[in-house]
Amino acid sequence: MTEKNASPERISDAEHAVMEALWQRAPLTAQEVAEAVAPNRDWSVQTVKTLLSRLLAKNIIAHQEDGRRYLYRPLVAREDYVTGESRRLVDRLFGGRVMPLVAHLAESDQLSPQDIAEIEALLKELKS
Amino acid sequence: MTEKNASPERISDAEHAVMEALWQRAPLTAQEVAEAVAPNRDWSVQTVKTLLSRLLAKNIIAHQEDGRRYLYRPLVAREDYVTGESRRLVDRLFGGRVMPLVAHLAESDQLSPQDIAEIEALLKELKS
DNA sequence: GTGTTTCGATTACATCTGTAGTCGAAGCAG
DNA sequence: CTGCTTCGACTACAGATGTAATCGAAACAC
Repeated sequence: MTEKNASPERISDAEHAVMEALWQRAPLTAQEVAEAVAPNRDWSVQTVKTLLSRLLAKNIIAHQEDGRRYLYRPLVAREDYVTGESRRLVDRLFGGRVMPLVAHLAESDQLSPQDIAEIEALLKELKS
Repeated sequence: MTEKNASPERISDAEHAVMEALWQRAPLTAQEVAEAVAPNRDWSVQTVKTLLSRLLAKNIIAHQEDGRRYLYRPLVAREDYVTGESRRLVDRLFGGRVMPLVAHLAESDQLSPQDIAEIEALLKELKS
């Protein structure tokens, strides 16, 4: 039974920043990841390497040798991560129902008229 | 300048369970909170007390004496907490735009036809 | 070929989090 | 009064997280 790998391991906030870099473009060396996240987080290369190690240990990324260094790439699709996190939020705060989330966004003034128009268009399309 | 208190302190997962109890009904004693969360979390009363202390320290709840014990109550409205968490998610995963969130929910099959109908109705109302 | 740079691996260390246990004071049972 | 219970305060302790520093091996500079 080949490694059950649902990888339910959580991705921490710092690790997430690294993942975004890899989702954007992969494979990357540690150095390249560091450069990619630099605009957002002021991390030393060491820090980025630590985060990469932890992601490796959690089986969320993989690496392959490239001469003396490694090239890292995601094992988890951003899509799946986003779905999981969204569901977590909806479950924790809205009893698992999406409707209250949207209602909340609307009421808390986080929906511009443009958002509203776009969402309506989207929903219309979904029904077809 | 009286205590700037935006309380940007994060609420951890375990602490959140306690908050839900207090948002549901307050003020409560530690004992009562423990009973309220019991169905969801199998915690000793001590654990609940620790969480209450931490929330107090973070200025997220307050307590008032009631004889020999304390009565605890939220200082942060659930509404505000929910808004903050929602915004965090939208910022982290959808570039701050709500539209992609909704699109994602739709595509990842988390929207039932009923949800869609309800959301449309809601949006319609928002425009009026 | 020797010093310097660079890599990954290992170690470090403070804080936060989850989950209690212990302790001294106060109150209750009798 | 005297022991049992209950409270809040303080302490504990392992694992996760943020943020690196150090170390030995390999590669590069000359």
